[in-house]
Amino acid sequence: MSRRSYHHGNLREALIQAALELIGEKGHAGFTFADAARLVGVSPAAPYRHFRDRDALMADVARLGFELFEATLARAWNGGKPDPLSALGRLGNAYLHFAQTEPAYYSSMFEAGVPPETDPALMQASERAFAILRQAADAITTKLPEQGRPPAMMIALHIWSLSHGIATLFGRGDRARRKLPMSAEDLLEAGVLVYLQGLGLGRQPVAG
Amino acid sequence: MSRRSYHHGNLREALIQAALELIGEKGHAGFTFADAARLVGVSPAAPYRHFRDRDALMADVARLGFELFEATLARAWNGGKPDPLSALGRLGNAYLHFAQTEPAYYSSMFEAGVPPETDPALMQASERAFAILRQAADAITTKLPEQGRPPAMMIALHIWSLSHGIATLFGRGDRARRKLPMSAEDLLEAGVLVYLQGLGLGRQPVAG
DNA sequence: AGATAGATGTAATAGGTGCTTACATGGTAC
DNA sequence: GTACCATGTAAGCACCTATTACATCTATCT
Repeated sequence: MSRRSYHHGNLREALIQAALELIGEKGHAGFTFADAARLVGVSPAAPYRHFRDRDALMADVARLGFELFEATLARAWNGGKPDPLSALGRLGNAYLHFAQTEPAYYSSMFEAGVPPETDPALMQASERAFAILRQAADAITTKLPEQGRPPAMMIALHIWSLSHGIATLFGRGDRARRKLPMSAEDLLEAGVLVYLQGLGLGRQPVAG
Repeated sequence: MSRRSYHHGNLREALIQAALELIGEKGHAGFTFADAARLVGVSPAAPYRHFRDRDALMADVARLGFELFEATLARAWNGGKPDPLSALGRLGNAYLHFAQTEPAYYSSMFEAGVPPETDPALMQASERAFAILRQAADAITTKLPEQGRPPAMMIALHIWSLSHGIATLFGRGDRARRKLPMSAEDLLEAGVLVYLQGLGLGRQPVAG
């Protein structure tokens, strides 16, 4: 059905794909509504049948990004098997790998300035992705000595922040801010290991 | 001399200030060259006498941001006095405080997609700001048990990444992605403390 | 099968923006 | 005092956003 007929057939999806291509090439700022329309081969007004405006398209791209992100992280975590520590390592790698291989998604999710609270579906997708991290933090928590054990939420926030910081600062190839003496993955893994060490992981619980 | 004469007198500075105002209001994407000119009260073409294009203005804003950032961080660190740990606490607070009180600068520095390598002055300013963090990591390193002590550069990268992650995800008032159960400052301080604990800070060096 | 309503795409258009070129103005160095 | 050069303006082109009126297709109902 590909553009032989008057109607495109699947313009909405095609526009999202075009947006991803363009964002990937020129960044979220360089992408324009008209460009996407041209790439797909429709008139500049056609996209407005499917998206209220450019921001609405961006929000949808971000929502899809979070959904893909959640699926990716969930697969990496895999229920924390065989053990939370190695699963957490996979999770970190998956986080950075996503940022690296899907820069268009990642950028639309975290850098394009899409306000999450305006779109409930977007908000929900974002929550679901974070829930994976939260879940991992829960599993890690049970391995910690009870004394002075911090809330799992805080652990999740720390790991998320460190991952996001590394991803945005160093994790995206040529767009990275600085050359690293190591890979972003190794940097994250080392950081998380030190952090878990600080939480007492592996240490024997001290008898009160 | 404020716009009584044909020549503005200080258009370059005025445009930068206008850019900061506009970025602060509408984000780095919503700021336009013409808007800045209008705000200052000159014709839309006037800015081109002082900046090659819109990106050049953004790059200059980012450069100034890094210079202010460096000065702020250096003042907070204050040579690591009275002791590296408390100085590091001040440094973290200063980092987040900067992101919060100067969102326009922070956004132009880290989120506007200004390529640092194209402008040597920008690159240098960015390096100088990071050097403060690196310096702090050096001071912390000397307090660590020698065994298994990681390179100071890595410590600096971890702390930077965590700070940046927290700042971008949670550290900017209404533009934050999520409500926190604590302040961003507390979150960062707790994270750094756990991390330093993991590095063995405060623990006695174990005899081989 | 044929009519028709709704969905989807186009054409035309208005207003804003980025940037360039030719021109106007005025501060300053000689 | 004048000539030069930095600085600002006017005008214009190309592009983008968004709207409105119109064209075309598709699905549904009888």
